[in-house]
Amino acid sequence: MTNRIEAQIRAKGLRLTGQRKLIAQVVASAHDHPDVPELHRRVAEEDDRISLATVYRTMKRFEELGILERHEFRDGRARYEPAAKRHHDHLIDVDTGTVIEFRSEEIERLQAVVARELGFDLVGHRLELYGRRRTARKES
Amino acid sequence: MTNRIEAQIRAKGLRLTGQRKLIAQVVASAHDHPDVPELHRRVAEEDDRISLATVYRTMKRFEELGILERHEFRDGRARYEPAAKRHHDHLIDVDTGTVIEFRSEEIERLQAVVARELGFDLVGHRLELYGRRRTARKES
DNA sequence: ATAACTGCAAACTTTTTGCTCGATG
DNA sequence: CATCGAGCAAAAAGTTTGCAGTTAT
Repeated sequence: MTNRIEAQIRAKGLRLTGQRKLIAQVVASAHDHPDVPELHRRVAEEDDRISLATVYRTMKRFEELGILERHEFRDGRARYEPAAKRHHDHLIDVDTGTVIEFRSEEIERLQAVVARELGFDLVGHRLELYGRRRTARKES
Repeated sequence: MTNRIEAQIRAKGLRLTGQRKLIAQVVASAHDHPDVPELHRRVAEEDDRISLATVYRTMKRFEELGILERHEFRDGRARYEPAAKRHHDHLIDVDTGTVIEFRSEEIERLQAVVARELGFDLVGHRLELYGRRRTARKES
């Protein structure tokens, strides 16, 4: 079953190797935001001859070609997600590390305004919210 | 001459060593946002017996006690600035690396709203804008 | 066939840490 | 003088790279 990433690999003129197919599958089906060593673990479950270096090289290559987007939250590790969906930012649950995607047109717009006021054209941004799940009652 | 950071070192019950005095001075007078190896270089100009490990340990200690704030832009290195001033975010000039501080009440407010809508209490955030200086005419 | 790709191990960068000695309060 | 801090070198953790062999096109 050829997923969207495989199609893009071909389209960008990359060779569709077994490793890349497998890595693409793992990335496409990852609904959390795993770092590279974790992706390697998942890939290795299927084929343990795939090296960590290959996963790193593949992620970098995929990002260069716009197939994946790279993020780096507070822990400093690189995380990737398919670039297909539309732009969004992230809210990280500080207790669990769970990453929630969100989108705020209002904030997007204001960012451009702020940049412009400072004499810049906005070419990118990084917005991460860190939050704690709201519960009815207070606990420890 | 005792700067604000030295006062805080005492106030927090840390020992005011020669190394810390010097590091505090360098940090206080740095108006860019240097990373740790760079701070070490500046400190070493004054006293080259101060080790890199000490600068790292001091930065971490200072951050834990709220004397400094740590940032990490796209390059992945830790950067520090005195925590004294009021909260602000950063715009990074992608061509020069220059860091500009700004503040947007509007964005601050919206972040809390977004978090709340997702069922979270906002406990922190990271907002960085990446921009290119606007010039009158277009170049290369 | 040949350029692209992979695996392996070694190298790199930034940051942390164990240990011993020295300095501060 | 008891403890906290500093220096040094080694270790971590994540990531990159040189090289030689393999594979997709």
